[in-house]
Amino acid sequence: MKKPTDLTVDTWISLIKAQKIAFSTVESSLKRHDLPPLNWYDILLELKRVGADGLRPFQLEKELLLPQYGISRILDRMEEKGYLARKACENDGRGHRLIITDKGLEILAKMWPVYSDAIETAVGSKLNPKQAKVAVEILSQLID
Amino acid sequence: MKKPTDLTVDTWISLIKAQKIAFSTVESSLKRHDLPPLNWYDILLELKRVGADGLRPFQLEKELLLPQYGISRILDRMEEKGYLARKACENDGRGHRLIITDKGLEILAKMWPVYSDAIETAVGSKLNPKQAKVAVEILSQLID
DNA sequence: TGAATGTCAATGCATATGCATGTATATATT
DNA sequence: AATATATACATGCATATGCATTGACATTCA
Repeated sequence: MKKPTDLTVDTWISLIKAQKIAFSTVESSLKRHDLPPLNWYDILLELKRVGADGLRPFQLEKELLLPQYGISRILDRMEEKGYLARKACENDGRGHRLIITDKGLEILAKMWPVYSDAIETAVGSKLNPKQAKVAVEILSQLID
Repeated sequence: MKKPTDLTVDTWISLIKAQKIAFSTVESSLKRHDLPPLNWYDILLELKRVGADGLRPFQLEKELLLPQYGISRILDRMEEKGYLARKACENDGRGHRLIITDKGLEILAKMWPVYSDAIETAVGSKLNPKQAKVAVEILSQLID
């Protein structure tokens, strides 16, 4: 197998490090404000987007790149907090539809200002628009 | 506080996603080969670099961006596996020096081929050198 | 010197995660 | 239809992590 160049290794290292720093900036800001973690935000946002129809857990799994059992347990906690409801699925007895509640919409709205400030701090303030554009292009290439 | 632009948010999202995918590619490859996780590699590599003098846990903490208690417990496991030794520190009774063992050097050597292949798969094969260079530049800016 | 404060590292307890498996339902095969 | 296989989701158990605190030593400063 082809060995990575030093440049490739440097890219890998800076990717990991940059993400770690940015992520912990954002996550810890949420925590400081007594708000739920990022995953919860992502889930709630997806659920808000699709509205009353809701989504099935396995759809979230694909969207959010989380393991099945991870989703299952996050949903437990979110349901317990009243941020979403699991309703039986009519056409598939195995599944549920996940519906965001009013309380879920509320917390989503509360999270965004904190979340967005942190994104600006961790990313926006450190790159000019041209760099950001290039970053999106390059990082997207790592995604597919 | 300044709100992030859509471009900034896109950058944030692709950063998180790209890292998640690359990281899990690498980490799961190590796991498949019954090798220790990435953190262990980083620690062992640092220890190898400094040689017989060893390093103190708090130095690793800064280097690797891990919490103090995280380090402490990783070191427990690594010591248990015989990959490193904690020796009392002569000039500071609170601390230890961490010394890599032969077994540690061995596992490090075993890990690299798997690790490097995975880096090549996750990063090297997806970017041309010019892009990699730009990526390092931009990501580095997120680090300081 | 010795009392107060700071630093290094470990740990008890609560919570989260990974892995393997279980339960229920759906789909495919004969 | 009966059986085998696949999919959706949950969960028991072991392990890992986060947080707060402790214990041991170092440093500062009155």
